[in-house]
Order: sequence, then C-alpha cells, then structure tokens
Amino acid sequence: MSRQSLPSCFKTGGLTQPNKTATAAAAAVFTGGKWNTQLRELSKKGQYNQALILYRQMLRSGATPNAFTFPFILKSSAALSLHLAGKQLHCHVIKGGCLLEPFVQTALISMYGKFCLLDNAHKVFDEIPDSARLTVCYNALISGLIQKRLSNALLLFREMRTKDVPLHSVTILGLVPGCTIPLHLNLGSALHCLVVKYGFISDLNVANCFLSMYARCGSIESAKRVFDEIPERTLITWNAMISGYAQNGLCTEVLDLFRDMQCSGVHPDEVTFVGVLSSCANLGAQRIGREVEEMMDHCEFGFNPYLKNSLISMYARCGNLVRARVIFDDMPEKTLVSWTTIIGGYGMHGQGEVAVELFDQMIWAGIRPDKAVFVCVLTACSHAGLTEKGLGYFYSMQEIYSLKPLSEHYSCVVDLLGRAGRLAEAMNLIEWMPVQPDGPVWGALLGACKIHKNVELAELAFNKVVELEPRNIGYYVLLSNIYTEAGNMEGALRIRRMMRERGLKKDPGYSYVEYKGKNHLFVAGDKRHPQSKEIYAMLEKLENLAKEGGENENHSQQRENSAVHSERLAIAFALLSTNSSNAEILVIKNLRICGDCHMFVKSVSKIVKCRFVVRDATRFHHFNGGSCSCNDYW
DNA sequence: GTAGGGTTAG
Repeated sequence: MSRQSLPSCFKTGGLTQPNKTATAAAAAVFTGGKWNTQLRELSKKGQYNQALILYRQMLRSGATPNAFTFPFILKSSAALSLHLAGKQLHCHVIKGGCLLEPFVQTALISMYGKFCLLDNAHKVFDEIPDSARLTVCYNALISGLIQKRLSNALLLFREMRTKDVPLHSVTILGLVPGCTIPLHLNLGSALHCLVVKYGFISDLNVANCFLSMYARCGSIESAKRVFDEIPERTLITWNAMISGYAQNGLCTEVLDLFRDMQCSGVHPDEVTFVGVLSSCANLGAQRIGREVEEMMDHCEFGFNPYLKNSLISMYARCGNLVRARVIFDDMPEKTLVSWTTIIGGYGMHGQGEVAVELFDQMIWAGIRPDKAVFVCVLTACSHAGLTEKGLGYFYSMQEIYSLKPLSEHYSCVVDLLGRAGRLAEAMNLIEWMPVQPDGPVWGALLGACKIHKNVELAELAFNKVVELEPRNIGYYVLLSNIYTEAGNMEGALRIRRMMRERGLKKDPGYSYVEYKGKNHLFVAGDKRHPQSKEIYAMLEKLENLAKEGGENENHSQQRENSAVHSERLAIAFALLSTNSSNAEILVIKNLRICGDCHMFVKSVSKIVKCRFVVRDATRFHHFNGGSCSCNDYW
C-alpha cells in the first residue's frame, strides 16, 4: 500500500509510519523481540493505551512489527474503540506482509467485530481460503455478528458443523449473547443441550454464561439449576447468580445468596456489590446497605465510581437523601449517571426545586444530558408541581440538545400538565405527539382525570389504555375509583365485573418496615404477625386519637378495608417496636398509598412525635407534624 | 512470545 492511500491522520499524530531514522535511545531500551514481550505484558494487563504508545515508540525506533506484534496491538485499538488507529493498523499489516498470518487475521476480524464494522470483519474472513479457516476465525466472526446479525452468525455456526470445523467452548460462548432476550430462549436452550452433549458444560466459563443467559431471559429457575450443578463456583459464578436474581427483582434471594457466598469463602468484588446494593435499594434495606458500604470501604473497590453511583441510588431509595447527597458531593468525578441518580433521588422525594437546581449545575459542569436524565428531571418537576419549568426542559430537549423525546418523556409531560389541571393541553399533546402514545401516556392522563374528577375524559383514556395494556390491573382500579368518587356506583361495578370476567385479580398490597435488620411484611387485614394482637390494639388507639383530634372528619368515603391497609399495620408495628420519640420510621409499600391512608398517616404524625417516611410505588412521602412533603399533590 | 468468551450503575 502506498503512503498516499493511507488515512490522513496517519501522518499527523496518532500512529506514525515506521521510521528508519529513529532515536537510538529508544531503540537501545527495547531491541528486537523485546518490543513484542513488552506489548504482550501491557495487553495482558489491559493497559491498552500504554500498548499503543509503546507501538508508536517501536515504529519510531525503526523496529519492524511482525506477526507477533499485531495481535496485541489490534486488540488494544479494539478495546479502546479507536477505529482510525485500527484501520491504520490494518494497513500496517498489509504493508508488513502479515495478512496471511492466521493469528493476525483473527485479531483483525475480532477488532472489526468490536467496532461493529461487520462488513469489514466479514471481508477479512472471506479472503481467508476455505481450508485455512480455523475454529478461531469462525469464533471471532460469530462473536462479532451475534448481536446485530444473529441469523448470519447462526449460518456460520451451521457451516462449521457441516464442514467439520472443530467446535470449541469459545464458539459457544460467542453464540450465547444472541440468546439473552426472552424471544430467543428456545435457541439458548437448544444450545444448552448441545453443550451438555459435547461436554462443554464442564467448562466453568460456559456454565457461567448459560447461567446468566437464563437469568437475563427471566428463566430464573433454569439459571438456579445451572448454578446448583456447578461444582466449583468462582466469583463470576456467584456474581452471575446474584446479578440474575437482582435483575429479576428477587431481592431477598440476592441477600441470602450474598451471605452464602461469603460463607463459602469467596470474596465479593464490585460486580457483587452492585447487585447487592440494587437489591437493598429495592427492599429499602438501608441497614444492610450501610453494612455493605462499610465492607466496601475496607476493600480496594471503595473508590469505584460505579459503586458510588449504586450507593447514591441505594440511600436515595432507602429514604436517606442526606447520605446520598454526601456521597454525591464527595465524588471527585461525577458522571452523567451520578447526576441522573441524584436528580432522580430528589425527584422521588418531591424536592423538585433541588432536582432542577442540580440539573442546571450539571449543564454548567459541561455534562451533556441524555434521554434518561430528562426523564428524571421531568418526573421531578411533575412531582413538585413545577409545571412551567418542566415544560421548558421538555422543549429544550429537542431545541437545545437535539434529543427526540420518547414516549416516556411524553408521559411525563402529560402527567405534568394533567396534575396542574391542564387536561385539554395534555389531550392536545397526546393527539399531536409524533410517536405512538403507549400505555403510560394514556395512564398519566387517566391519573390526572382522577385528581381533577373528569369522568368523561377518564373514560376515553381508559378505553385507549386498556386496548394497549389489557392486563394492567392498575388502570381498572383507577377508573373504578373515579366512578366511586363521582357517585357512579353502577360504573364502578361494571369495571369490577370486567376485571372478574377477564380473570384479573388485584395485586395484594403489601408494606414492610425494617426492624433489627429484618423486614417485617404486612398485607391488608393481615393477622399472621406474632404481635398481631398488639398491632391491632395500637391501630385502634391511633384511630381514636385521630378522631378525637378531628383529623378524620372528612372521611365520608372510607374505602373498603382501608382501616387495615398494610401501611397502617406496618406503622402500628413500628410504633410498638420503637422506643425513642423522635424516630424516623420508613415504610415501603408496593402500590400507591391511597387517599385515606395518606390522611391517616398525616394525622398520626401530628399525634406522635415521629417522622414517617412512606415509599410507595411512585415516590416518597415524608410525614411530619401533620403534613406531608408531597403537599397532597401526588 | 501470538487469537476467540463470561459477571456491573441512572
């Protein structure tokens, strides 16, 4: 290849041409094969940048790269996603006469695969004569194609089998990422059978890989079966199972497994902690989360920015926004995810003003917002009633940041307008939005109709949402309650009948409180707790006190059984178990808190000198001295 | 002396 045909950056910076008049000093340090040895070391340690720098020095010194040089250096540019450097290296390979070297060919295929330049990868492969296509070449190409061109990858796999190219465990490992969505679970299971038949399953890496594939497909029992059959579990095995449980929302299982892992003498790493912290966040298990933080402080991962973000999220979701903020403020380098997490945290707690302020600070810090952070800031605005501010952000998305709003963003804005009573504008937005409105968009409108008692629009929104999400029970309950509040008992009964006919059952509402490191779970009307008797007595006492205080006088429409809703039982239990009068009690609830219970907790917070924090399905409510942080705007 | 793969946050 001539010098003229090389990409322009070849001459300016980046990699330089082999230079015969190099400095003698550099050449004296590394001579001959020493270069390759050094490159191998750097590549092995993952110091890819250093490897590329060394390669440049090598060229300057006048040394010639050979078939041993290129695999390391191609891998380095692949790992760093340096497309231009990679293409230059391809030129060097051709120039150096190494294009027929199998190791180099494989490295090139792999590199182009990582760049997602799949045609280039295919081209290198196609130019290898049929008889010289080794297992590794196939493996490299399959791994490259698997995510974007699944059928193509499967064809190659079939070709390997018809042409009797020996399979290797890595061939299988390359195929599995194509099966990590539920749609392709059958393919994954078929591969699993094949793997068992060929004996590859005894390869620990293969087993780990199938374990995580099943977990990602939501087939958690199959994942656990693979896990149970692995005789020697490494850290990665434990991590795959812990992450699998975490991704499937099996949080108590995560914490149990974490304990088992420690008992078996395997030390956790940052991947483990991420899974465990996200489960603590879901469970609201702050005490355990704090223990995990202490463990992290005692090991080398304490400063890992991933983990800091997980910690921020955990504390925010456990109700401790103060601690979340301290960790955020202490982070030397805040990433977009850090900002998103803390903004989302303030939004969840109804502190929209702070969320908005942080968003602006983020922009000043030169961080470019993405779609996710916009979802957070829009939600924060809608929870705090910052309608104009929210609309401003929504418009800026497209106009300033060229981000096309997704359905998620539209549902935030419908919520924003709807809560503010601007139902006509919300409806107008839905009619004119360029993306197809999905369930949550109509759902947001339905929710707004409940707040503003608009039965007619509610019926329209309900018909739309039920078409899109016929099994989502929440929408039926919402319309039924809208009818009840409007005094339309017939309508309410009709919806209840519809639910019955469609075989839809209400999710049981449950709440729990953490006490002495253990979660105490309550469902509505629950009498299974060992202290059930005392709990109900306490509840009655609180009811009476609230009545005496005149707090409950507006309770003409007490919903069925709301007097024994799970959050009330949890609060009664917490009050029985707490000695200090100025305590903060956190209750986690799976559904949204109902209006009756909201009023009840407000009353109780006035009677007893405790602060109550209730995390419901959408947000936090901080009750103190008779009022709630949501200002009854939820 | 060389290649191909698996677990991670908002």
